[in-house]
Amino acid sequence: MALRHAVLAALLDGEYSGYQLAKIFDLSVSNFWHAVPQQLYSELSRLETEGLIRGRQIIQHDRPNKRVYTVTQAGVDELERFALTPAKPGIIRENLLVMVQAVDHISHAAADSVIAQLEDRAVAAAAKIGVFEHTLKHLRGDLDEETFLRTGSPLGPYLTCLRGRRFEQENYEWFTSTARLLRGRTGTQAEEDEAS
Amino acid sequence: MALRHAVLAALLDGEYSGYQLAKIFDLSVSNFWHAVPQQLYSELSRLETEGLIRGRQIIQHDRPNKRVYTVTQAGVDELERFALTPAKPGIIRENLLVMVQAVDHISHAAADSVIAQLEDRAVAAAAKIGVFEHTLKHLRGDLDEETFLRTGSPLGPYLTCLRGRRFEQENYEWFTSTARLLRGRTGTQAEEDEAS
DNA sequence: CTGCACATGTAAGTAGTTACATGATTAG
DNA sequence: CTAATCATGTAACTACTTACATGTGCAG
Repeated sequence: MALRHAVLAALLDGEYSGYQLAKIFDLSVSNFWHAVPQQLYSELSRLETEGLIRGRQIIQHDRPNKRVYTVTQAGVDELERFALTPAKPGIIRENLLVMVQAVDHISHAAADSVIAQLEDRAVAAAAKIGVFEHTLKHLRGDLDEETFLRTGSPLGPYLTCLRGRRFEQENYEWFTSTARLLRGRTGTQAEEDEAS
Repeated sequence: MALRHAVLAALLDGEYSGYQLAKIFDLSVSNFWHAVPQQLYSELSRLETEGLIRGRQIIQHDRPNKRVYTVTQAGVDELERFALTPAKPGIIRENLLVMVQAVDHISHAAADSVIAQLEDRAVAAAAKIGVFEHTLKHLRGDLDEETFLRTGSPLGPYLTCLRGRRFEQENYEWFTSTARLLRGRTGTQAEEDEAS
């Protein structure tokens, strides 16, 4: 049981439906917690039957109705207990890095595929950096960062967002420089076609 | 089936036993793939019955015997295929970040616990940076980095190690600055004891 | 003679992923 | 009238984690 606390933490700053949470977990929260939509729907049911969150129906006329959730006192207590226990070490699983690890042993064509993926990821990382920049600005309102960090609130989301931005910045740098380097060393198929 | 490729990639640079792999996965490889020892033992069995790796018994007199594995041609082919398919997006799960996300809603005592954990992690990150620095030096031999990246080999492990080091450097910065900031804002129990 | 590092596994339980299914409303 | 976004779920499967079990040889 680990996803539950990520969901509770995400619900602290407002009411969200499963669908909305799914999008949040695909963006900001994904920097420290990964989950697919299905997990969220089933976790929300479980959390509600356990009384850690409470849902209420929102009737919408312009689109399908939805059910939004808020954290109950019992839910806050659960987060409190969670924060008092030692956190398990973080886990990362990144297939693209596995591919780079093996890059000396694969064919030219396979290396090209890895390079192309690195370039795609660099673009995605750049987009995500933009989103984080925007979120940070929104969170701190009209305060400058230094002032916000000293006096603003809520602080938690701002701090995790800072971490997410730096992570994506590092991703961007590494994806870009690694793709360029591998291109230079293995040569691209296009270059070889040109050369012939 | 995802762990298999991480194991194959890790075995590319030499013969290792399950126990040795477990330590590798606890250090360098852990920066892009997480696995506990038990997973490695069972995955190694499966990979061997599928013919992707081959094991051989090493008789040791000073310590218990062990079984070390090498990647077969079929294993390399599998990695080749893997590199040609689109990589699934990377996943991260970091409980400590979940705690920070919730930091505005928890008690003073719980926040103190989170701060202490951040400080512990900063120490661990610093240690890991040292290990990476050492590994990088070892991998490039007597070449300087620029030359190694242009001409050296194996390149894959060096590149992933660079990524690991930067990740830990960012971790260190963030853990340290976040702990300091939260200490400043919530005050420590010790400070309050002093003040009273 | 105790604890630690080495070395490998089985079994049970929990968590996460994938495939499938459904249906409303709006924009083009 | 078709695709996209919104909205939620069930069921089957796969992967991962945790607890337990066992044994060697060395160092203090």
